[in-house]
Amino acid sequence: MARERRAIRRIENAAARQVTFSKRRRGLFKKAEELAVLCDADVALIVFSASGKLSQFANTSMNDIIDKYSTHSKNLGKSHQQPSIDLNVEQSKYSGLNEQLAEASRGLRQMRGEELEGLSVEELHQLERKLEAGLHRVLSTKDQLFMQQISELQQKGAQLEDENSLLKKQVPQVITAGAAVVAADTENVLTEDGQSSESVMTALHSGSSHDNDDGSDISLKLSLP
Amino acid sequence: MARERRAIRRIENAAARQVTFSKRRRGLFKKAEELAVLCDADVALIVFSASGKLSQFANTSMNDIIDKYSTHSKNLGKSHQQPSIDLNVEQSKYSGLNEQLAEASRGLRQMRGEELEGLSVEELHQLERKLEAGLHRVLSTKDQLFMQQISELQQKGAQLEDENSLLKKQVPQVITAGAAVVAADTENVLTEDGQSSESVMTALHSGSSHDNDDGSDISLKLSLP
DNA sequence: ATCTATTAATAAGA
DNA sequence: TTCTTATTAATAGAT
Repeated sequence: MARERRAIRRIENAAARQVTFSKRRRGLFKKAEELAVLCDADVALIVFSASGKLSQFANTSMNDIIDKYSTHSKNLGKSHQQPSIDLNVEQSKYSGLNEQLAEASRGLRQMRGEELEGLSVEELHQLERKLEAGLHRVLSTKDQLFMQQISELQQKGAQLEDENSLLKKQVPQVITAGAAVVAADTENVLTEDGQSSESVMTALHSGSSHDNDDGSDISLKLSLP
Repeated sequence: MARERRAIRRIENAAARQVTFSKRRRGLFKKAEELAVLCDADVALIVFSASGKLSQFANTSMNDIIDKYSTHSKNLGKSHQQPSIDLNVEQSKYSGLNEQLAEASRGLRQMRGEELEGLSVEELHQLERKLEAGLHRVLSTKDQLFMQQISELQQKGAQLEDENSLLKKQVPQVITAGAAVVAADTENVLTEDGQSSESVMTALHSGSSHDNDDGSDISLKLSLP
């Protein structure tokens, strides 16, 4: 949009990059606000410059929007199920993602196979960028799922620990209060580091080996509008 | 920017608003990505349509950027507490990996930026393959760490549950055995399934996972791997 | 969804 | 940084 067209790739010259950053950032924020106003949308925009400076825009409250975002697709009822069951559910999500990944990378390899023949360089670059965008989406979705699951497990663990420590307080109390009979049993129960649930481990591990495929590329694809 | 200038105020006609939303949202996301790529910035964009549909863009990870934002803007932020010490440890592993990832992908992008000038096509392809292999290793490692951590948490959780249920058995047993004194306390402690430790729950909740939804037609793009 | 007349954004240069 | 201006990009309204 100017004297010359500028290819969309990192601007190497630091000064030019800074100038472009200022100009485009202003434009982006303006557009963000316009979208919010015109279409009655909630918009949150966070930008960190290469040098770490923060700019932000939110038509309402940044925190509100972020909260809404975090909650938006969060799992609703995860009150108390067995870990193994939880994981099975999650794992099916992963396998879906992994299929997308595999498919995408297949597409990419094919594309590259024809790189020298068919389309123009610019067209190919564009395509590649799209593929990369898709890959990123898949990877980040996967990460988010992982993190979400970990977080849930941690919640559950903390809760259990809490309950547990309360129980532990109770038991000795009771014992002191008079029932020496159960003392021995109690000690057994309180083993600290368990080897329990070996089977769960194994079950989990098997499903975990996805990868982004043959590794041959970085650019994968998904459907994009 | 069109047949007529449009005043920047809420579009009352719902259909027109929807059309404009789609068009401008696409434009906004495109600009956001361009800024991220051109200027090597971190950009996160969250949009909720009037009807509540979510679109998002983040050139790296939405979680990362939001975290960075919360830390950057307010060290006071109540919103992002650490779920647990465990997670802190693990998270540092991830951030190391994420740095590697970012670096690798930067290298890749730079390499591509010069694709038209410098080296021979064959040399470039070779270099690209190397970088991609490295990237892939990083990604796999990250996955493994995630899975490992999940397994550990599940083990710990299962163990706690075991311990917990045994403790629960113990306590009533003791009570029956004769210590009526503590009966009342005990009941409080033994609330079934998770109503205990409300506070822990709340604290944890915040730090967890933002999700990515994907819920819509959107174009969201990430740049990188 | 596609088309195109127009306006808006912006790359370079000052 | 801000302004100017030639050009490209986005998009409002129509199809």
